[in-house]
Amino acid sequence: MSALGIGFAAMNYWLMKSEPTTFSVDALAASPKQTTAWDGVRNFQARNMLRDEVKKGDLVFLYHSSCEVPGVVGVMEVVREGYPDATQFDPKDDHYDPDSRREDPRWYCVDVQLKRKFKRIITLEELRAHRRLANLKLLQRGNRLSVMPVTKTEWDYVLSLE
DNA sequence: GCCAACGTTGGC
DNA sequence: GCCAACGTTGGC
Repeated sequence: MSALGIGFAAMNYWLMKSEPTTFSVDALAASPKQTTAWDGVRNFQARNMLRDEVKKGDLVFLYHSSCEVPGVVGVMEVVREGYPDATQFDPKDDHYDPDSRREDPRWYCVDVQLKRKFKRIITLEELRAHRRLANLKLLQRGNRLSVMPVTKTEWDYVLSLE
């Protein structure tokens, strides 16, 4: 709370993974308002973050996974907080979940908008080479979450690599 | 395509 | 509640 009594919530930072063959930074750049629903997440831990912790105004690294050069490719901003992921109710969608009820949705998504595409990919290989990033969740052994928190220190350091 | 790591499922 | 089997992720 500031001296003027204006509420102030600390911004949080995140990293979200996408396979570029499914959805890439260029696809996001070409989307209306450069905005998309970050849907299709089907992991409970990641779901909890999307539903409860990811807030409007938070900044997000977009990470390309399962591709020739995995790495961070740009920055997105959360423009809408957690709401039920519509794909869970669509039988034709790959992410359809017949066990989810509309009155008690199992899966959530947020909306993100592209802020900036990096001039170059900050590669996974490069991230691994920096000791200052040793605690980055992305680099932890066995971590497969598609949504994960990034500390402000890590955020600033990764940005400085561009 | 391989495989390590981890999450989920389901029989008991 | 245990735990084996199975499925998925994702780097290599």
